[in-house]
Amino acid sequence: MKLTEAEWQIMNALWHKHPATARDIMDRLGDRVNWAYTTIKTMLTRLVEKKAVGEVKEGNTSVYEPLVSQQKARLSAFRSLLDQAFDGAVGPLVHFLAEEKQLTAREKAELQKILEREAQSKGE
Amino acid sequence: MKLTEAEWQIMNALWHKHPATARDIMDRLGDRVNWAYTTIKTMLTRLVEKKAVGEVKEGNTSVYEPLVSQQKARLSAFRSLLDQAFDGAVGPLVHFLAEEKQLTAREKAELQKILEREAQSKGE
DNA sequence: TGGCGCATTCTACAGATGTAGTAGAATGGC
DNA sequence: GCCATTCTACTACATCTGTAGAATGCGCCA
Repeated sequence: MKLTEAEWQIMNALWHKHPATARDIMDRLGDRVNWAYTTIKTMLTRLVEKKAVGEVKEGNTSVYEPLVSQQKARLSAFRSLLDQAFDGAVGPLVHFLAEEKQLTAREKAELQKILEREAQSKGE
Repeated sequence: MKLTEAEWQIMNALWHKHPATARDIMDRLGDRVNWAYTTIKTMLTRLVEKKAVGEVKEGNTSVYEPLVSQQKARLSAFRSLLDQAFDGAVGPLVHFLAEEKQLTAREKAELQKILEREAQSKGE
């Protein structure tokens, strides 16, 4: 499930609160972007075609609902980045993060702790 | 410096070894993609326009060289991903990584190892 | 010196993406 | 019942991307 930039905006709004109407989304995105109402509708239509979003009519108004989870979309985006820019491996990414100082010591510790817990509970 | 998918392919090849001719790149990418020579040339031309790549003629053949570092391109891609899919913060990404069951045990182990090494060598 | 082979530049073109206008249908207030 | 508002469906269109063919140029060998 590959999303475009604009589609991410819509999906983020939808994940944040749903179901939602086009108008809801427009309000939610108000500070971020300044799209015409019809632009948002177009995006939603495309997302429905892609089966990323479900649409149900209530009266004459459509109500939308995400069909793909944020987790799933994130995974897909993450994998793409990895494949494209980091030789498809986590290693180079982590190295990069370390060098870029994007991770604070605290974040590193946190990640480590969670990974340990994971490894233990799964015994892998 | 935003690169498209195809452009990443070219850039990866260029970073791997440079300077390089279009033919070199084509050979290097041979197993990955199956582009016509002119496709690669088109990509290179666009990258030169974008100032991501430098071009120097040797005889009647162009030799190319990256003008943006891999590190820089990676940073830009990483930031885009973060902004787009992870609320612009490292925190959610870290959580995602930790929770994501799709990461192989191997990737997790690798991640952990690197973090440990990092933590040690930096003493933070 | 006429090709052969490889390089270059130009042009093309379909599909994806961002962005939105327009027209017609439905709804709510008076 | 009629008008203003608001929604939907359809259409438009410039740009960007992926992909490549055609035409043309140049060096080298027989």
